[in-house]
Amino acid sequence: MTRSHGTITIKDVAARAGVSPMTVSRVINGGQRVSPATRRRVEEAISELGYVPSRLARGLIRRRTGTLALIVPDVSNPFFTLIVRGAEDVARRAGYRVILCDTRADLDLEEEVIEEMIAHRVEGVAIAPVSDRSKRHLARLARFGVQFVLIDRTIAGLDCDVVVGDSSGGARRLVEHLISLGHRRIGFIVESDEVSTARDRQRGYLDALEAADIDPDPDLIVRATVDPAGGYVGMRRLLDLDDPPTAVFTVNNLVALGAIEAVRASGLEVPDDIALVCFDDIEYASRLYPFLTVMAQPAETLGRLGTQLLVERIEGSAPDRGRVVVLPAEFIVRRSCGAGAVHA
Amino acid sequence: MTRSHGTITIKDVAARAGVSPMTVSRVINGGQRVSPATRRRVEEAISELGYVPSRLARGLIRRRTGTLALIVPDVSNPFFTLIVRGAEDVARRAGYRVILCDTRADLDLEEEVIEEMIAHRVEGVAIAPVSDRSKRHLARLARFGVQFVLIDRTIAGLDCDVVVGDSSGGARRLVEHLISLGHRRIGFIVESDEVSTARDRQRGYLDALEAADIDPDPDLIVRATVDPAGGYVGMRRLLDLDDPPTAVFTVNNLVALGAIEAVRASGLEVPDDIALVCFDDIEYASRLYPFLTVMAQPAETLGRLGTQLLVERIEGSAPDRGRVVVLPAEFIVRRSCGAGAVHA
DNA sequence: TTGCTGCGTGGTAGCGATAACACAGTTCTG
DNA sequence: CAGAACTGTGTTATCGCTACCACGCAGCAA
Repeated sequence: MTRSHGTITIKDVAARAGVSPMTVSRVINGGQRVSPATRRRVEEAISELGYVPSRLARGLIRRRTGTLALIVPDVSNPFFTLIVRGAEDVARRAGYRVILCDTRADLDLEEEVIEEMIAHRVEGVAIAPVSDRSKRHLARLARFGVQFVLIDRTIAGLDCDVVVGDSSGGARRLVEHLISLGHRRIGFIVESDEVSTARDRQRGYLDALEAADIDPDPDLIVRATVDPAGGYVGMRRLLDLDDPPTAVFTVNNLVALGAIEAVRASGLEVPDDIALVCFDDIEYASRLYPFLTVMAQPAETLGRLGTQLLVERIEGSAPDRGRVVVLPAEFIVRRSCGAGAVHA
Repeated sequence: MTRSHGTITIKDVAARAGVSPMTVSRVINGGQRVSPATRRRVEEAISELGYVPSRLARGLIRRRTGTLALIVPDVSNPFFTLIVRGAEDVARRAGYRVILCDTRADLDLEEEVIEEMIAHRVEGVAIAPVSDRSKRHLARLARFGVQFVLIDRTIAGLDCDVVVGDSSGGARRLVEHLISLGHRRIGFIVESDEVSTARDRQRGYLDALEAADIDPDPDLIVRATVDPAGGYVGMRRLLDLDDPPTAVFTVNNLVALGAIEAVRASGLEVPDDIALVCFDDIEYASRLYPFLTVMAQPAETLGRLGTQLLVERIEGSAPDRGRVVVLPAEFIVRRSCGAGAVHA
């Protein structure tokens, strides 16, 4: 009697159990006030027919989809992968499903994705925005009454929850460490300053130099794309300077990878010929090459906490004003900076 | 006049443009038969109100959501990350959105996720199943008339499209290579044989041994979880044998990472003391440690092709019987096997 | 003029679920 | 033992959108 192809609906179940759709609905929803006998009959009908309630219909009438969006610029970056982990777990426990979106650090794609999520009527969005210019997209969310939380990157002038790592403090410590090892010419490979983390890390870099009475040299600050290719090009540029740096700080892990390749391609080695430190650890790479000195951010915690705040906001248990959480990073000294840490 | 909080609906737009909702609908859907003047008025109303049509309502009436699910056992594994890349891109171009799900190689979670996707009324599912036991979940999909395609791992007895790498052939070549370098005691760290890739790679391993007249030694085949921890334990076990192997083949990249760590922890080194080869490259790690000899699968192509087949099936342009595509892997000889390849 | 075709538009119904209320029967209260 | 309170169930009306059909009016053939 199963209908050959069309989806099985609540009516089919109701007919089979000899009750009204309403009663089936009550059973599905952990119902109140359904007699045990009826309930059993309905449950049997459900399992016999293999009925699965439509989230579309449910979402439409309830005006709640129970879905969150998690939007990151690069799912293949181990840093964001960890954020995804944390966010999904918290969301699941809180009874929400997560739609994961990768913007590939492309502002247009990000806009498109956000429109999609509005169309999907997600209840909240946790996002690591592409850059400050994402502000416009986020305003769309606000206009639609969709709650959102910024993760990893903040944007000025938005009153919302924010969970980020301590970029300026972390950067400062990394650079101070290099200075303490005797370096005075320290390069910095960084991305567009339209990204808060890049700005903050640059500030940390400059602060450290200033504190050590080192005049910053504009030539030592190189802008590049935040991927290995960018790191390669950036390091290449630094190495080609008349007076190249003896140490380099890269804005993140992927950039560091490319930078190391560039060093090797020049017949040099890290840290013998040039010291290197960066933000963010690389889960898998650091196992094979446990030498990179990094400022490891608690990525999974960023994801967990961000989602937590988002859920609270959706459920109305958050204060009006946005909360800003800054998590400290963990300084992991390994060999790449020239400080001889024993490995393994 | 915008309603203060409630979502803006097609009616609001209609009222503002002075037309019926039906006409607005026609405009949204690249409408046929709408006068240019009316169309412009409607489009203005839409942009003034910032209207975004609800996918819920649309999906409900059209019985088509334009959404696919991509289900993988581990988004943080670079191999699957590449599959995701390829799949998303193809889906987007074909006009579908993708919901990405991570099952963490957990059969129960996979079941849950599949139920979710049925509830979401996705039109198709591309899945790298946890194991042969995923068959039951996939039967649910079939029953609900949801098309699906298997990626990376096949399951016997399912008539559906399948896109996989050449696991047995690839494994055989890797092991033959080790043999050609003089190794006769070759270990194999592998996962449960309920996963097709594990079975196929084991077959390739055994085939290569047999072809070289080497008696397989059961002690040299170790079962472990497919992550670095498993690789560590597995390698440990092999090293502790009375007659340990001189070379080891691991079922995938993450296992290799742990295996290398175990070797180092024993005060040995790859490849000087033990040769190592594995399936799948590691995008980022191989940049820092470009020494691992691997059988690299065309992961992104797996994702692309799988999604392509899925879309064809959804749109009815596929043959009745499932198609099976086996893509060759690329043998990348680097130093970890002891064959001295020049790097970079 | 009479029809016929086609265009632009609106009306009505219904996708699959639930909110809100209604209602008969039962149990409790005093 | 009447009326209140509760229990289990059904009815109706949407949620936001689109299929489907109807309708008025223009243009055109006969």
